[in-house]
Amino acid sequence: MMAKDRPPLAKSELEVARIVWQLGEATVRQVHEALPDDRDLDFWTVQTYLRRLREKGYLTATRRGQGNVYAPAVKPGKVIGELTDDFLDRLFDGEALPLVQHLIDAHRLSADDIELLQRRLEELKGGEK
Amino acid sequence: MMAKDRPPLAKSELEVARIVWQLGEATVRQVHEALPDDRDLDFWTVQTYLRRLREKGYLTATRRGQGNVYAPAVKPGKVIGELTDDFLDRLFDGEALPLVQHLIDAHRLSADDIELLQRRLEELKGGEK
DNA sequence: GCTAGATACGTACAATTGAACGTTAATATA
DNA sequence: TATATTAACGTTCAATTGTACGTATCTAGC
Repeated sequence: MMAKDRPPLAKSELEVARIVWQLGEATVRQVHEALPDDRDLDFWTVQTYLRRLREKGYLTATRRGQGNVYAPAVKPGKVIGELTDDFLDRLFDGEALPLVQHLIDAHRLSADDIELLQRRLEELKGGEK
Repeated sequence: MMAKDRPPLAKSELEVARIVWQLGEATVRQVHEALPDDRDLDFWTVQTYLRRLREKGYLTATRRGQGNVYAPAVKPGKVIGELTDDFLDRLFDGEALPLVQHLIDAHRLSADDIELLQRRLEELKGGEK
């Protein structure tokens, strides 16, 4: 089920796409307003990114009222998975373990995270569906 | 100890940098020869990337014999850490757990990996230095 | 139905990146 | 020591990205 893959997602495009993902669907204005305070993008710039995202096949645009409503054309999880795979390939030869290792060594996991992970791993060993 | 950070590492540059990291130090020729078979970069292109990497502060170049020997100017682990942080920020709001979660869900961890991880996590809970 | 206001879309432009070459300078060997 | 070889460095050039605007178009209220 190798899906036709889209042109790469640029950094700024991802930033904007994630907002749409979080909102489920959104207008240009909503995305613009949802930008973090320290991120000062022009309204028109946001519009450009949304258009590019649509052109690249990441978002759909549907006319509603005065403007478009943008929504995911591909499941966010899928895109995140692809980006993660790409990152893994480029930096860790596709191996997840060294990355996790790295996260542990760099203390990126809290005590709670570790608790939770242990439980996850445990049930993974048991009930591999 | 916030180090002065270098200009961003482009994709192709990372590719080349990783080879130097793996070899410890290397000449243009060595890097060129160490490229994966399916990656056909011109010798001169490799040279360009190595020069850019030096200019950006990722590698050092030392004259030896007929040409330069390139070596890490910054510890690879540090660069990998920065890239990982950046990736985490951009895609997971800086949270490592959702990423690991994702790796688990996407079956990127083998049974052996899980075994190993469990041991790592166990000893982390015990002997947190 | 007409007009004002808001939006889409194409367009623009500088900076960065991917890729490669030409000229100059240094090395090694005859 | 002269010459052939090899690599450094600057330079080039197209594609992509980050950012923004102008004009055509659509919607909504009058």
